Amino acid sequence: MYLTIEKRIQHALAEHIRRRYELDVPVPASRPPKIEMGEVASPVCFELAKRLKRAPRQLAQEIVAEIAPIEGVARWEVAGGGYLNAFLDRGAFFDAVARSMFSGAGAAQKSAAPGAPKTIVEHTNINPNKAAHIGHLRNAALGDTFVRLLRQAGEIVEVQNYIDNTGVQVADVVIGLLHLEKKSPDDVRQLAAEPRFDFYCWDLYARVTQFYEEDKARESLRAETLKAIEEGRGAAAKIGEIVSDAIVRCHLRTMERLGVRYDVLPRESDILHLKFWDIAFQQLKDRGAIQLASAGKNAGCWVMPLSEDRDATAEDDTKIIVRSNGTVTYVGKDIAYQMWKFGLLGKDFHYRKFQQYPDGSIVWASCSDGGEVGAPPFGRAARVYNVIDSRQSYLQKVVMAGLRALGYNEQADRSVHFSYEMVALTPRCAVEMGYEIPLGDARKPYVEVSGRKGLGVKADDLLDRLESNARAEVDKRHPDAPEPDRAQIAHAIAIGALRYFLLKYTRNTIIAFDFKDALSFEGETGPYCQYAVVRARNIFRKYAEATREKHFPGPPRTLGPNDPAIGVSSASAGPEDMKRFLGSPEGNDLWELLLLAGSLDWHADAALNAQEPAFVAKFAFQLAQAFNNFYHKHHILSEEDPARKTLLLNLTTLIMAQLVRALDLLGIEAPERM
RNA sequence: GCGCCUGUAGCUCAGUUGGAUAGAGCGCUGGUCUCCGGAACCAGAGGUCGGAGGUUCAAAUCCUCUCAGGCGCGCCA
Repeated sequence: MYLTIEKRIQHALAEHIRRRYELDVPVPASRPPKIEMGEVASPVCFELAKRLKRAPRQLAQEIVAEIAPIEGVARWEVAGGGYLNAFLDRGAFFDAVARSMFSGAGAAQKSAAPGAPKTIVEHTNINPNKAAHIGHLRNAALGDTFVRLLRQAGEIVEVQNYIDNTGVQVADVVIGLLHLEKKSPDDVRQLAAEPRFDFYCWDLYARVTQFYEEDKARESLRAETLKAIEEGRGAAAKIGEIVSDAIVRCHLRTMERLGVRYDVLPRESDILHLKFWDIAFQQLKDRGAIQLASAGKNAGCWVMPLSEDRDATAEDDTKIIVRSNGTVTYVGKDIAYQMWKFGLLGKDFHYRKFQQYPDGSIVWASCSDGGEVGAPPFGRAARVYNVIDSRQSYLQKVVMAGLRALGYNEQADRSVHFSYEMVALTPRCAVEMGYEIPLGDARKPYVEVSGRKGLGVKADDLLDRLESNARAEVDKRHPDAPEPDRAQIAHAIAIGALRYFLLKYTRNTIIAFDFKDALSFEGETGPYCQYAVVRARNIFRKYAEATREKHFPGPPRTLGPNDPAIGVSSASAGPEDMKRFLGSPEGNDLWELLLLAGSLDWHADAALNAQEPAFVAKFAFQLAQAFNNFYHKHHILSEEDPARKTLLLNLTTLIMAQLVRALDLLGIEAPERM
């Protein structure tokens, strides 16, 4: 709601200035430092003063005197050297927020018109050769939250999880199974059916790394195996398929634990078999985007020049796309994949149902032939976000440069590398995990996770620990609650703690992981935010018990007869009461709380623009904190003045609803009790 | 060597397009509770925003230089 009003004010000011002074200036808006100074401010007069060569304060006074009334704005003030400060109509704001609660949550308004532009978000992308670790969790949490933000804003979103099932990482585990464990494809099939097959592979993968280190000659095995897998030949290919398929199912299960889902799993093997690359290669050659290097160190390779000036045949500024032995590099495949996402390949995968979620929705996987009917039209996006850690920004740049070289500038402009920093371990945590830290690294602030070495905190292990810790607390507080309820609550708390922890840092902050912080349920954490909601619910539960009414009474007068009576009522808090309780200065505290609750749209918008889910996390915490303070200061149920009591209850309802909505954007559920 | 990122309180981090007195959590010290459940609330101490110049009415934010740390730069992915 705050966003709506802020925009309205900016628009009105811009309009007024254009008409009155015949000037087109951008109108910035901000929050005054104190609530006594109003709710929306604009320093526009400073800019105006420069252009008109007049005193800013004088201009501000002139504007305040002349501007037409704006809906929702009660009055103006001039402050400081020439700030325009708007004071909102507090009662009207309350009603507006309340009304927005019932208007379909402001979501999915843009109906899925045929041909409406679609946004693809690609995230998770874990190599299917081992268990997921905390770094992967950050990727998924960021991607999933961003998807929620987009959908809330009415975008049509397709979630892709790319499966690199023919890469070296899978090959390594295949080598482990074949040469270290001496397993046949049938043995592997049995193994893969075990519940924690991904954990088994985690250890095996680390052993294979050692296996190479003991004798470098063994690395030739890797090249052979990789080739066999790519071409789909022999036991290696068979095992590779069993492994990657089983591990992907493990990953989906892990991600489902934290509420992360996908629409489609494009698999690298299908990109190869369907010869996506051939088409991309042809286009790249036709348009001169890549050249065959005839001499120099890259002789025999197809390379893409990256510098602007073409004459610079500087080898340093080119990227090899096709090796001299004719095989495609990773970037090459990625260009083809990115082209497919935009529907630029003129070719599509076949699709089969890979798995069904409990609610009936389906994850599809690509396949090379046949396929099943009923698959939605995947790909052909208008905009693409790739959630990939920042270490790969160079490669992402190459992919975008590839699109441009092909003449797809528009698509390149609409390709976003949604980058984020890695999750590392604090040295203490690494030691705790049983790893020896090289002397030189002891004083470093963090130690990088390495799947290759088996160094990392596995996602399911962390989730298990979170759940058992939460469970212990729940058992303490609700010894009499039925077992399934307690399990459900503990799960919600665990996920709340984990997702909040992963989302509260901005994207380019390296998270130095430590169990102490990640397992905390106090302070700036998910459970703190959830607890605020539970407190609000308790008030209504108690209230219902006392009044023996199921809900807080009555549909509110201002909301129309059809609104669900979940709480808001202005039945006994009319405009005069609003003024009395929310008015300045006595009502400033309550008003500030209401204002904050009504600012979710503003923060969600900022989060979307900056592609920064952390903004929503910060907002949720702020609101929870403000509510806890309010809860402590006002004892609602024992309030004597019935009108005031109604207002406090209404306020509580609004805050609760907004907080639940904010948490939902973060993928965090607010339990009934905890 | 080149490119990108980071440097804000003891620690971990916020600070959207430059805006009014730089914030939070943790930790520390001291308080609050005959309760709508302490996963809580309040108060206090604690900051030359790495450093130096510059642009501007206005700089933690923009520019230049500089110091420190990280990441990337492969016929790996």
